[in-house]
Amino acid sequence: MKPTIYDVAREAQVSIATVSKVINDSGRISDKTKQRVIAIMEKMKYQPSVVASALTGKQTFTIGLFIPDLANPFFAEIARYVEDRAQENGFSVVMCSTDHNIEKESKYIELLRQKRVDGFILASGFINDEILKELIEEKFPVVMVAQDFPTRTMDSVSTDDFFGGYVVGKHLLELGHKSIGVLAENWKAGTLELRWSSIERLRGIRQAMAEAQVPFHEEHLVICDSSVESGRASSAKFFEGKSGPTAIFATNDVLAIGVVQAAREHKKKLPDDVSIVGFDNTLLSTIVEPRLTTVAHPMAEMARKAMELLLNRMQDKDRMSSRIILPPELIKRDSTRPL
Amino acid sequence: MKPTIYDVAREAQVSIATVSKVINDSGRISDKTKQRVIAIMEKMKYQPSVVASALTGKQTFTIGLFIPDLANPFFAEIARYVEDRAQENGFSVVMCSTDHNIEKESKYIELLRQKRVDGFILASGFINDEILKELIEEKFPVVMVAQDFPTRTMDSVSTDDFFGGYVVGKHLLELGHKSIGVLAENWKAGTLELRWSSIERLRGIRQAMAEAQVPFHEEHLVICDSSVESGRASSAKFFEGKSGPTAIFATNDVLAIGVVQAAREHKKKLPDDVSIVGFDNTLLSTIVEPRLTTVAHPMAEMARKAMELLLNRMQDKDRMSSRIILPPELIKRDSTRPL
DNA sequence: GTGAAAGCGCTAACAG
DNA sequence: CTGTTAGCGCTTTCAC
Repeated sequence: MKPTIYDVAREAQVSIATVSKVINDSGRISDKTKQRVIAIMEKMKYQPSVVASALTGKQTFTIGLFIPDLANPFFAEIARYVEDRAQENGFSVVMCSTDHNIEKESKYIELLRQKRVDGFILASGFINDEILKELIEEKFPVVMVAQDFPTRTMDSVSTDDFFGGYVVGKHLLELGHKSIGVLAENWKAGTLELRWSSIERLRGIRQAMAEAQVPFHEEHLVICDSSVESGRASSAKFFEGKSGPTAIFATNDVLAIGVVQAAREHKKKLPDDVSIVGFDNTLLSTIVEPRLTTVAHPMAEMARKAMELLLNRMQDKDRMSSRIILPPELIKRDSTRPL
Repeated sequence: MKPTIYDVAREAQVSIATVSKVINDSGRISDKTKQRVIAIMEKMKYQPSVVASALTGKQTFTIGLFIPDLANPFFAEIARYVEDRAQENGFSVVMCSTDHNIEKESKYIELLRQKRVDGFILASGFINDEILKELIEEKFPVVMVAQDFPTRTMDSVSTDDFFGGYVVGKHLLELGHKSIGVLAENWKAGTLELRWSSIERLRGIRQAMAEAQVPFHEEHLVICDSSVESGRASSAKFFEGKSGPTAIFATNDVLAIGVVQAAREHKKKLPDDVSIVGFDNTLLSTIVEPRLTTVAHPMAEMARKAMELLLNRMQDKDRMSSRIILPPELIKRDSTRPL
């Protein structure tokens, strides 16, 4: 059996209180007994039980990370960074893939609360506003990441999507493009309603175009589901007529890859005939041919800030919430070219 | 505050023992009080504390999943499947990215054992044989997945790499290729020592060639690090002379993508001039142009079996260990063509 | 059927 | 400085 605090107390000829004190480096104990106890603990390979200490009101040093799907490289990357930051602070992260499924979300939340995790990081679309509200009202530590959710006041850190779209516009304009198409992602498969990030990205590129006095043609906006296949099918429209756009901004890399495939099917030469830019700077963007010009999220910084916010929130549930918005960066690669 | 077992006991006018019994559906209680207690629990939104019950010797219903890196699509996919199976059985999974780093492994193991997780699933290369040995000796529930480790007897489920390589060979041979190159992955960056899976895959293709009486030229075996870049650089060798192979088997998709890039740099037409096949059937293989012929692991089944083994092991630490080897499947796409 | 009571391993006053 | 003691929320005999 694993040794308990009693075992080391007996070995060290002290009380369990003393041992507890050296474990937590609290209270006052002579350096001598402290050293002795430490030595004994090492000798016995004693590991304090997080379970027991959690029961006495301490933390479990575990957080839940909610994302839609680990198999999506964008979210996997977020998960990776969050895990690193958590680990650094002594926290474990339990993965919760929600598949954008409202019931899975609730179940996970419930389960993890039974396990007394210390907080949640939500990188999922988090559809269940009801539960979110409950969490916030109970002052349960929660931070939203990579997903702005303007309807609730809570801690969050996200990318400046508007600025990202704006920068893409600037880039394309500088390259001389005057006819620009946008392939944007809907909120939910099958609908025509854009998701928040796409709305912002679109607004950004529009702004850039407006500033340059280049008109945006509404028929050059196409909305589709978030998959390569949907992107491919939906963007065919851009290549059919002869008056198609000379540049296309897809609001994420997955869609952009669909555009690349469609362009190729329509015998377009890339990037000569048409420039394409994506968003997210996922692994995929370096794999497609041509390598995608795209917008990179400040992933590392986002994860760091998110963990920071969560830690702060955990120690002071009443602090004011902050909404942090970080600027993304345009990564120029081979899929864009001067007109 | 969250209600405790005392709160519901008081409400229901019974003892906490009784409540405990209805929670665990153990002991004997009249149906009447049982229903009453259940009703009260629901009314109060009572959730038993996993922490407290874990302290009394019950499980924590949490497992640790070790993988080298979540940002690698192959491992992300494994993680996804494992998470699903775990969730199904009421378990949470905490992610442990080890980066093939022996110290990170140890730290995570230690941390999770302090947290009294119920078991580990190891999909990481798991370098630290020392700790592995300790775990096994202590009869701590552990199963290895997607990674055969023939030096220890333990529960494991993996892909039949030999058969995978064999099938690739058959396919290429059927297509008429007689000159086949292999790009294989080393165990650790910079070395020339193959990792176990690559050894097996190589052995498989060799076997197929031997059976067909097609010689394998040793200079057609190239060993490199596991990255697109290394694959690209190392495979240049295949395209330089004029007597290069007409087909190349890369022992994983990442390498295969490197090969595709190198081929393109050398003005080879794909798949006309050279056929390429990968391994793993990651997301990437459908993104490259041409879409990669590759070998798919029975991911879903692997994860299911792994969870099954772990569950079994948890309830009987002394059962005989089983090593399960599942057959992979060749996925024919556009990167291979008859000679 | 039901409940009293003794822990599980640890923390946090509170005495000494 | 160090030890005693009362919990934390739940499980599990063992009486009644």
